[in-house]
Amino acid sequence: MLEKNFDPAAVEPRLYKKWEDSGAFAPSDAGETFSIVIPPPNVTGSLHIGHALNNTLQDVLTRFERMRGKAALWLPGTDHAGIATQMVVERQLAAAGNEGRRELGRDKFVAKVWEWKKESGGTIVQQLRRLGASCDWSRERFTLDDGLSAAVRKVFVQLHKDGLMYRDKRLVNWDPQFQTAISDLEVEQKEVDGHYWHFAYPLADGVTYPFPIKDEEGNDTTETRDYIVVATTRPETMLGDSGVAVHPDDERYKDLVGKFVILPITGRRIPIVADEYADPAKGSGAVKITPAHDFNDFMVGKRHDLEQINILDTQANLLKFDPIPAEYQGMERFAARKAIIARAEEEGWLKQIEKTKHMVPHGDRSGVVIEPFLTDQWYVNAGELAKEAIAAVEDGRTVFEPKNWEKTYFEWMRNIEPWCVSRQLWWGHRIPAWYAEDGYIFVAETEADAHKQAEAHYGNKVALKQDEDVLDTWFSSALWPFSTMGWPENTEDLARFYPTHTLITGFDIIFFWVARMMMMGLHFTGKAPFKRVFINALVRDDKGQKMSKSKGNVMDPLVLIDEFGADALRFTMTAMSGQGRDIKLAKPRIEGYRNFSTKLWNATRFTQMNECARVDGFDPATAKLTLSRWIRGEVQKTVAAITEALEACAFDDAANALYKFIWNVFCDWYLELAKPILNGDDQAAKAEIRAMTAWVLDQAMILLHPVMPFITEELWDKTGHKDMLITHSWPKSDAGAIDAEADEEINWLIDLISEIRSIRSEMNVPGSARAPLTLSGASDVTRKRLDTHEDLILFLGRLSGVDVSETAAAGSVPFVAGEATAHLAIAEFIDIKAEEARLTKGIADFDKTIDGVRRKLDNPEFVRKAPDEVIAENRERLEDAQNGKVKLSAALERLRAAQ
RNA sequence: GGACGCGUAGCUCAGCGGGAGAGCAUUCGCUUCACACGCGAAGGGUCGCAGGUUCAAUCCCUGCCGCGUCCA
Repeated sequence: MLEKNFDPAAVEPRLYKKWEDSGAFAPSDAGETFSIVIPPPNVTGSLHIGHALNNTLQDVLTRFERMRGKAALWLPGTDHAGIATQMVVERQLAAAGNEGRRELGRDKFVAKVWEWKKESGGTIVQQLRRLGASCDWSRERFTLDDGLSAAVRKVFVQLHKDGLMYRDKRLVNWDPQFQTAISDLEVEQKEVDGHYWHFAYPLADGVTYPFPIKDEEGNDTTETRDYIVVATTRPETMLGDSGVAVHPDDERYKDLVGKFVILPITGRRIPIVADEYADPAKGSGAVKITPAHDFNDFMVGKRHDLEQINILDTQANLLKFDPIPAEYQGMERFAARKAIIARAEEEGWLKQIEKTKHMVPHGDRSGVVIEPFLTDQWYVNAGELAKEAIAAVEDGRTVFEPKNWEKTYFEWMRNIEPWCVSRQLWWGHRIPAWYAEDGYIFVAETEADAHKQAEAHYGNKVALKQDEDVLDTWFSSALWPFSTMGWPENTEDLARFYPTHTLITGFDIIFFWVARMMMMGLHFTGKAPFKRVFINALVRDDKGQKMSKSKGNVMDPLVLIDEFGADALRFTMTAMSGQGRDIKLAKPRIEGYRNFSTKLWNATRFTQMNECARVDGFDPATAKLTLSRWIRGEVQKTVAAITEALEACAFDDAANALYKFIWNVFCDWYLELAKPILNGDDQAAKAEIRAMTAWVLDQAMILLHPVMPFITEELWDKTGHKDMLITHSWPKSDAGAIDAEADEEINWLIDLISEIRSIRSEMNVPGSARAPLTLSGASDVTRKRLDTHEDLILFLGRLSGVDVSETAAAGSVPFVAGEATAHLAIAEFIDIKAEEARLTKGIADFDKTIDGVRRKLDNPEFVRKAPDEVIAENRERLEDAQNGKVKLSAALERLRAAQ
């Protein structure tokens, strides 16, 4: 006998170990394959609620396909997370009072990071086990593994050969804290309070011009100016200005184009140019141009051949040499801003200070203000690689689910910029490029090969120095679907499991990761890395706020698992994972699904108490009882619904179908209807129901297993199965199992019992009171049904008897039961007023239906144009309502006559 | 400014051309021999607003209002 409740904390680790030890997580050797690669979490990470959702869905699919007999592989692993990991270890060193990264030196520092990785890097991988993730751990990968690193070098070299990897001097997003370039995807635009400082730059060569102003009375007039006003939010950059731009159509400045200004402080002479970038409506309409420190200015500078003057060092301090005037050299950027403003005020060229809110780029990891910075970096020609990646989605080689996300993907892919892949970090794949003294670059997979190339190039041995930088972590992640399977080696895994079937991930990394995997996968394997990309929702708190540590609204999945069990959390994630909508997660919901699992547990307990043992070789198709035939059909409907839903990634539909079947169909009705039989004397019927019940319960456990693996596996074991549910086969769909006649009969029974219960409740009939039920106007079919199910009706309706008669007992309460009228003899509980109200309301309801339907049927257009079945359906509804009304009206008359 | 999405019962959401649904919450009644993490019953909605298409619109189209996210 089962305990009264399931104890997840005691059972989950045991079952997980059993699965893992059994080898069930590894794909079978033969058969159709189904593969998923995990979106590799950061090695620094720990499981958050988004991971819980994402990995639950992956596991649901993997388990489903495994049970369907496919060779299912879910390949796990982590990425090395360049900046994040380096940051963690640097912080640790600092906290322990050790020497910093630079004092330590590259080799020693990297060794420290590996040490950290060995100790703390496996956290999230352990946590995935708590969730029940059925990953094949024997294939676990890390982006810095030897094989994956070899793949990275190979890809780099090949791209270089293909002319798709090159070195270039461009503006990058520079993080002055980490002193590295970062991707624009790692830049967070934050709105901050700032100022526009309006500076007057004096015109060179004594030039003056009339500038339109308002006089004291507000009339238009002009004043003669020998300066031009520019506005800036970043005054310190003026040291690097190399031009002033005005709009070509701006009448005010028309004559100044081609003239020069003398830049204050430095005294440099810089040109005024006409460029559409200048917005006449904004500020003074003239903008200062600093090509080396602003992305827009960079473009303007290119168009007008303006000088690119860098003024900052890698820590965003002013340079310690020319062109920075001595007094500002080495100054921190924000201190420099203050100093420049003070100088402008003092010298009288600060014309105005305007408050403004504007967007300022911040590093998403460091949190500091990002500087556009002119550097030499390695770039991938993403525009070229994007072509095939776009085509693969256009022609359906890869489909997005939900489909809308294709738009996001296309939008980004079609406007893609060269991908800067070098990072000034130490933790990562070091760039396989070697420099000779003269700056000549040799790109090679190995140092030896680089030397060989150099020797061929120079005709003799020369000293080479490897590039100091490492590659962007996303560069190696982009290879994940095939590098994890052994590429570039021609492995069996690669042949069997690549391309993968489904990728499940969040929309926030479509750009970061999905797009790049598509590009690399197609370029290097010729195949799109996945057939389908399912974009899962974003988990928010119960108020719709994004969860974040700073808001303090995070829900820790591990705490939730401790409280409710992994199954409850998984079911919640699955049920709420509707397409195209964020998930607002609230605890009561998880609690509700925990209750659901308890319900199944207790239903199993009930079947055990009633000796519903599985019968070997039992074929449900041979069952004769209406109840058996009905539930077999219900099982079939559920099998079809869940299979279809999971095939389509409609996870919420699958969860809801499971919930409804197990609770509302199996527990609420089937088991209740089975009770009288199980307690009755008909041994044949009892035997059939016992075997049937055991079979239905098995089906329920099988169907629920992908979503709630722990409790179902435990029950599977407790109900005497010898095999493990995780590898048990999925039921085949069989439309022939639906028995329309049985459906109709059981639905009639359910309606009848529901009506009886409803009336008892409304009339406040105590639960212990038994009353007789009489049916009048019953057809032969109804009489037969009544006869067949008498025990059930008596038991569930708490009746003392049931008979068919055209004369009902005085003071009985009537209700409509199909073609018949039922009378519940509960005279002593009747409140005449209440009963009159009940009947009146019932008649009014029928009238409403009659009116509505009649209006349709009386409309010739409707009869002419609506489909036949809709017309027939409405005729039937009308007839039912009219019949019902007649019955209740008669009852009402009798009630009134009796008074 | 552009793109996408969302406004349906108190809350969270499903439905998406022909009878308004679920879970939670609420109310009432239940120690009914699996389950109080339960059982039975009930109340509660001009389906954001305004037009249009249609025999028929919560559902399709247009506009507006409100909210959210991403990208400039």
